[in-house]
Amino acid sequence: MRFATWNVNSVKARLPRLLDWLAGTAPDVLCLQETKVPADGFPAAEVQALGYDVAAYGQGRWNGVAVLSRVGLDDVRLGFPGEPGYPDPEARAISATCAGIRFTSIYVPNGRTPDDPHYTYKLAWLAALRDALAADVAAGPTVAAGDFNVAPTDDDVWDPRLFADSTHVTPPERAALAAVRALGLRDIVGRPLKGDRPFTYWDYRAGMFHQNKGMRIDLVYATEDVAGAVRDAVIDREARKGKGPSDHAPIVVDLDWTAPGPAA
DNA sequence: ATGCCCTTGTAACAAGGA
Repeated sequence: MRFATWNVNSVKARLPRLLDWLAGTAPDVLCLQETKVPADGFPAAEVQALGYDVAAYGQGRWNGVAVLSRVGLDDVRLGFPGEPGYPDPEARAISATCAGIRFTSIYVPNGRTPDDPHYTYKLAWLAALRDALAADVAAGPTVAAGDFNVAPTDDDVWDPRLFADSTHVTPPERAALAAVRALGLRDIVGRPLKGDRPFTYWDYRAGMFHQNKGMRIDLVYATEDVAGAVRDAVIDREARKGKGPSDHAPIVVDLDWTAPGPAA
């Protein structure tokens, strides 16, 4: 089975590229972030025409997450228990069970600057996410995938000196991420198809992509049963090329996985 | 060449992204 995660930076602006990519890559499950549409604005018919069921959670111009699946889409949950708002709830997490794996598509708050209230919100959100994922991890095969807006190490930033005193690299953010992993989740790092660093995001400005000045902030965290079934994981930089791309590339994971059958 | 901000909402910018 093949699953993927992709911050598309507007599913409406990206729709032609998303449909081409779905047809070519054919993931069984896709976690989307930054769809930037309310649920009733999600282009469900176009995606269903390619064989996918859709669960979308959105709120308008910002945020928005979704899970697409062609191997079942059960027990959909919007957000998670104890999720903080800013101050109101935001569409940053959606969960569904597909082929016996509990997937959560995640869009962590940006944080803006370390002295901004949004940064405090980011840390609280990550702490609450950890608590919510603990139940999933205890229950069975789990994947938490998406845009975590944290670079786990200095090697995950093209020039860590330029990020001193910025969000995405601060020790509290990295500690919050480590606490999520400490639930028993493994970091499934995609292979870079060019260069030696597994970046998943490149700023639109100043030719950052063609200079490979990027960051690894999109992550796939998986329980041991799933991680042990990984045959390959790739960062699809082809999707970052050309006209009208997202500023993030998808991570595509191939598993040797047989979904549990119906109960006898 | 992969090629030098983008998206949405609302009215020429404002806000957010990372």
